[in-house]
Amino acid sequence: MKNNKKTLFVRKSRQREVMLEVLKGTKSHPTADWIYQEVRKSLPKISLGTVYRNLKLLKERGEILELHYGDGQSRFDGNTENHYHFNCQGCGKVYDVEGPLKKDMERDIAEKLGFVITHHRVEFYGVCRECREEVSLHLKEERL
Amino acid sequence: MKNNKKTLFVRKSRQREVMLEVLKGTKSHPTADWIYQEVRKSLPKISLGTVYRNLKLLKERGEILELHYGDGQSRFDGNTENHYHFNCQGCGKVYDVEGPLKKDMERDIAEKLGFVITHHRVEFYGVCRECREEVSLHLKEERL
DNA sequence: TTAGATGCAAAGGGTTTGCAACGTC
DNA sequence: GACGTTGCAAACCCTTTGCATCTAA
Repeated sequence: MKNNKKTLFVRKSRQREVMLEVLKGTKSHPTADWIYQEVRKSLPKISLGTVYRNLKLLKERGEILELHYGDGQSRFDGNTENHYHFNCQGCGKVYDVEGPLKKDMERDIAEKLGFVITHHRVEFYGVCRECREEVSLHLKEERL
Repeated sequence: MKNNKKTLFVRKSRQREVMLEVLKGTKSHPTADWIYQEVRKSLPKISLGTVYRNLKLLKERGEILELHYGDGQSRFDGNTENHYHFNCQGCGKVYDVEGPLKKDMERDIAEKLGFVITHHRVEFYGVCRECREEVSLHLKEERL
């Protein structure tokens, strides 16, 4: 439980507003820098620092999600509806996976271990349809 | 598919050997630095760079897993048996969750989206038993 | 007027990498 | 002897932060 917040309330700002628009308007699970570049189209003077600060704030308020795939940078998701993800190991794209959450898994485990479970995430890994051809292509090349 | 490997084979090294022992011998999902400190007890001259290089190698060979929790550093798991994780938001500990994998989820989604799914991961979030008392304590303090 | 938000740039901090020396096969 | 591995330290790069200034309320 680490959180030494200092502000007592939140003011609205054009920067944060545009960032949310951008995030809600894409399904691409973008990085901070992608968001930065995108917002810059309407607010050319915004700084990366501001982007990061607002991403943190929006995340803390539950308006967006942060995803970690170990590629060095975080990805953000404007879709906070319950859903899972599919991570293509070919192109790196992250797809949303609709479908009912398995809340029963939470209950089972909470019961068995005596933990309180607030939520869970599921990540699928594999190769998306678009990448399948390309993969066989690459495999051929590697054989040379 | 990005991977410009250059070595044609792998030699064994005492460093990598000890690292694997350490990883297989703990259930704590340690960070690179923790592993470094641990290995240093028997190999005082090992360097962090070597630790990272071997972690990468072991991961690529499927002997360990890398986990990302957005706390700035990766965690590693010597247990490659299929299992899920529970992440305590109180103390930050990561617990293994035994139990049968939901392979049927993979099938459903592979079918629906036409993707090839190799595996999936599930992360549960909440508060572990040990932390529950402490949490109520903190909440009390915050009320002051 | 008050205190939160921003821009800018510097600082942080985990991870990667170049290179000469070393070790394994 | 060939080539993978290591130690060391510098380089990287994403993210955070200090501070003067701006701005919402």
